[in-house]
Amino acid sequence: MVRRLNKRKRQEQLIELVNQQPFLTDEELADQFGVSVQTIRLDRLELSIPEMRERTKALAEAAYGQLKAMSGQELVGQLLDVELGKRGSSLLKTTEEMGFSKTKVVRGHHIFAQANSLAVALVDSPVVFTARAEIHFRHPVYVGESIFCQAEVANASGNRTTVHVNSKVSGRKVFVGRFEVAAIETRDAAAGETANPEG
Amino acid sequence: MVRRLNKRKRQEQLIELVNQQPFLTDEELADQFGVSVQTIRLDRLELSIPEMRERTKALAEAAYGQLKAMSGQELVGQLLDVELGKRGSSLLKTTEEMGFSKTKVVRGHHIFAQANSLAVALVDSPVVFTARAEIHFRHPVYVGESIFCQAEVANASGNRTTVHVNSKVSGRKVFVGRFEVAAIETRDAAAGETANPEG
DNA sequence: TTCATCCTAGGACCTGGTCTTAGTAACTCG
DNA sequence: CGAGTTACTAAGACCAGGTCCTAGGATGAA
Repeated sequence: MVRRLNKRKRQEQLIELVNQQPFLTDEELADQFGVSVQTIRLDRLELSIPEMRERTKALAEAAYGQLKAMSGQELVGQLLDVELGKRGSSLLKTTEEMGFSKTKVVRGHHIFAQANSLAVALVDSPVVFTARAEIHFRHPVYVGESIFCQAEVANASGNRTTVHVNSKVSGRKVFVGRFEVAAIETRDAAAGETANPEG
Repeated sequence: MVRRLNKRKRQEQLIELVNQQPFLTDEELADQFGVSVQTIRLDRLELSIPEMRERTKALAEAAYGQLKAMSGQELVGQLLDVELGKRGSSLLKTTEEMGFSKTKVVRGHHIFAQANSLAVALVDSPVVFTARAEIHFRHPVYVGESIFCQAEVANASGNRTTVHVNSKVSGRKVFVGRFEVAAIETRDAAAGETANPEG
C-alpha cells in the first residue's frame, strides 16, 4: 500500500498548495505533483476543494469586503452605532487570514486598525488624522472571535480630539487605547506639511 | 443621434457598475441595461473592461497580496538587516491599496503594522506579543513612497523588552513609537490567560 | 436616397471546469 | 494461483462565460 501513503501525502500537500497559491488550475497542479489532471480532480472531489475559478471568486469576494474594510473610506469592522463627536461602537468578525496560522492568535494591527478607524470616525471633519496613540493589548484574540469596540470622546479642544477606545471579546477587555486625533479644516490639508497620516 | 447619447451614458454607467459590482457577467449586465449581451461585449471592448473572470481574478490577486502583506506570518515590509535582541530595519514599499483613494495618504495602520512587526521580530523568543505601544504619526506618507523603519532595543528586563522604532520617508521622520514587547517561554503560552496578542 | 452609426444575431472556438463510464497497474488476501 | 480492492488514467458529453468574426437590420443625418 505504498500508493495510499503517496495519496495521503499528495492530498495534504495539495491542500497546502491550494491555500498558498489559490490561482493554480488543475492542469498546473497536476504538473506540480506529476499526476494526471483527473487525479487532481478526484483529489479535489474527496477534499471538497472547489475549482480554481470558484476559489478565485470566493477569495475576491471575501477580500473585496476586507479590502473595503481595511483600506476603503469607511472603517474597519462593522459600524454598530455612532454619535458623531461623542461615542460609537463597531464589531469586527475575525477571520483565519487575520491570525497566525500556528497559534490562531489575531495579529495586533487588525485590532489596532479597528480601534483607530473608529476613533477617527467619531470626529466630524472632512480630513482627520491620528496624531498619537497609546495602546495596550491586554489579552489575545483568537481567530473566529468577534471584537466589540467602543470609543468615546474624552476631550475635544481646538482641532485635537482625544478618544478613549476599548475592545472586548465576549465581555473581556482585550484592548484599550487612547487616540489623539487631529482634524484639519484647510482645503488642501492632506498635503500639508504638519498633517499626520491616518484614517 | 439619440443613440449616441444613450451609448455614452450606458458606457459611463457600465464603468461605474462594473467597479461597484465586479462579479456581474455580461448577461447580467445586459439585463441591467436592457441591451443584448453582444452590445455589452462591444462596450467592454471599447472601454477595455476585461471579462468578469479576469476582473475577479485581478481583484483576488490584488487583495490576496494585500492580505499577505498585512497578515503574513513574517513581518510587514522587507527585512533589511537585524541583530536579534539589538536592532533591525525594514523597508515597506507602499501601494495604491494602502492609501485613501482621494488623498493618496497611506493609512496609519500600515505604518503601525510595519513598525510593530519589526519591534516584535527583534525579540528572540518563540512566542512574542506586543503589550503596549505609544506611537506618534508625524507626517503623512503618500502612496508609492517607501518607508524605512528602524528599531532598537532600549531596555530588556525579564520577559519585557522595550523597543524604540522610527520610520522615515526619504530621511524625514514620519513615525516614532515605543513598543513594549512581552516574550513568553512556556510551551502553551499562546493560550495563556495573560498573554497579549501581537506579532 | 445613401451612408454611417448602433445594435443584434449566429457560429466557430477557447478555457477550465463538471459528471460519467471504462480500462489498467499494482498490491493484498484467501 | 486467481479475485478483489485501490489508485490512477483516459475519453467523451456537456456547461459557463467568454473571444473573435461575419453579417444584417434599424435609425437618423446629409
